[in-house]
Amino acid sequence: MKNREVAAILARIADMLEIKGDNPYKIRAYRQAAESIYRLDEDITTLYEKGWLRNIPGIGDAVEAKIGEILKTGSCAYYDRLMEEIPDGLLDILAIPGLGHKSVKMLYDNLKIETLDELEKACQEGKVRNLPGLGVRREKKIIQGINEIKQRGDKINLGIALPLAQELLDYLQKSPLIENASLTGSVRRGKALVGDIDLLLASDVPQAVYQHIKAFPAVSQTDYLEPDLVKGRLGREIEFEAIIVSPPDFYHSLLWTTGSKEHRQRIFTRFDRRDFTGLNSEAEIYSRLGMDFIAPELRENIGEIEAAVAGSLPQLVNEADIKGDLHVHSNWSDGSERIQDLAAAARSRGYEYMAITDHSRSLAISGGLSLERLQAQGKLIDAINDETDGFHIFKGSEVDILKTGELDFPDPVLKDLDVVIASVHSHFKLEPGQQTERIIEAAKNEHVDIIGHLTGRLLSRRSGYEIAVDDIIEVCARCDTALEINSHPDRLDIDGNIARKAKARGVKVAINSDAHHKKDLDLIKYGVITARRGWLEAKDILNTLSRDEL
DNA sequence: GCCGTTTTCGGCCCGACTGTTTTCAGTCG
Repeated sequence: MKNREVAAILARIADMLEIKGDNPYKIRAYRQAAESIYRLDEDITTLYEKGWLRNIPGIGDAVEAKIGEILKTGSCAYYDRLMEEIPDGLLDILAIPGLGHKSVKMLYDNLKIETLDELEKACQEGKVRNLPGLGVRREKKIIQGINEIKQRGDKINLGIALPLAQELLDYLQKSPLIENASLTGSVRRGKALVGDIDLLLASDVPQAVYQHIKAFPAVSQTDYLEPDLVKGRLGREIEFEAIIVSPPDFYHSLLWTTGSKEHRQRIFTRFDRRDFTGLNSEAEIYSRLGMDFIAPELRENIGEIEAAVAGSLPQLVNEADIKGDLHVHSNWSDGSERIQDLAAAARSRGYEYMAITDHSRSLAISGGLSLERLQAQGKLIDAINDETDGFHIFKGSEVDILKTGELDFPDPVLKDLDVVIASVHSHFKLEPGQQTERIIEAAKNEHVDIIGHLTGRLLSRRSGYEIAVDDIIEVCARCDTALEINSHPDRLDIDGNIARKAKARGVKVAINSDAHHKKDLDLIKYGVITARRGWLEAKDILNTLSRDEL
């Protein structure tokens, strides 16, 4: 928890410096420090006390001192001073697509705009269009951006919510006051975006449980609302609800609170949930209802109840089924670690293989590989493989799909690679037909194995590009091209719905971490959750195959 | 603000698109 808080403060410092127009390299230094700390495996307090922070790349004298201050006081003077200088709301405005720090500052300087609402009003009144460099079209785009932000509401990424929820759950499970505890609600169902964190606790002493929840360090605020409900906040902005029930009511309450609402309504039509008091698992309840146990990820009333009655539910894929990672970036492009170190980390996860798939030459900002460097990387991988038993590194590329649908490397080069992922990283706003055709062209290439992050969505930030998904799936089915579930919690792309369509057409799915750091290999769990939400089984997944089969 | 098998000062991933311009600044990936 501390690590995330420190990283968040440093990242906000970077944002505020950016609005101030400070030295861009200094800003980047803060961003990098924040990033390093966010990814840290070890507890930052311990590292600080041992004086080891300086060994972390991107942390020098200044940041180390500020971290010390944050750890002792919860904040630091530099940050507080910036907070006084820069209104909070400007950071929200910075989130509008197409508005960068320069525009945010100009709006603030000229029109005193400090919040999204003020900006919306100014746009509607036509005040923004007259500022230098802005115009009617950008004014429209800003309104559109604000609408999108408002529509999304305050949903949180599963990648943020789940670790926080798990920390609180682990803490509560250790308490003798609590007989049973589980995550519940949309976090338990594995939705990519969730409104809040829900926990279900079984206890006969709810008052004492309330006090115990309050004592958890990351809990910032709590209300004891009803005899069985505690509401509060984790960290600065994430709300949670803890529902406390008596132990015999635990499992029917778990089924009830897990939802979804539509699933629950159908399950309990002919029964009262109290009819199931005293049962010892959800499986027993489902069994009494005459159906198989339904995994939480499937509980969306999209056919799972019928399948459970018929005994035809899928045997959902598990993280343990994954035998390797097919999308990993090294420090040859925009990853931060050596191939050897990534391989060691993958191996220690129990994988049999991984593919190094650095960016191709067009993606200059991400250090895309030239043909020469790709060859050199191949030689290095051969050398590492020669020295290694029981683990294999595949040579690969995440090759850019260019505007025309052509690929960024010529066929003879792709032919020599083991794993080719083709992805879109540019021209997001093409007309739908052209965008679809572009991806279809790539999927048809005989050397392309996988289409990466198909829709290009960035959760809470950017909608996917407009494409005819069904048409692309058809081509993938015909050309034996797989689709990726990109496990990064910001992407989870393709989602469960598309994954299910892919499965129906016999298109294989690769669950990839898209790791840029060895710790990112752990993100695969979000991809597995997404695959489960798409009803996928181990046999539907490319990287559940052994190295030889693959 | 960080970093150093060219370095303790002077560098620090680049290129394209957009909307505004009439030659470019800002933004993005």
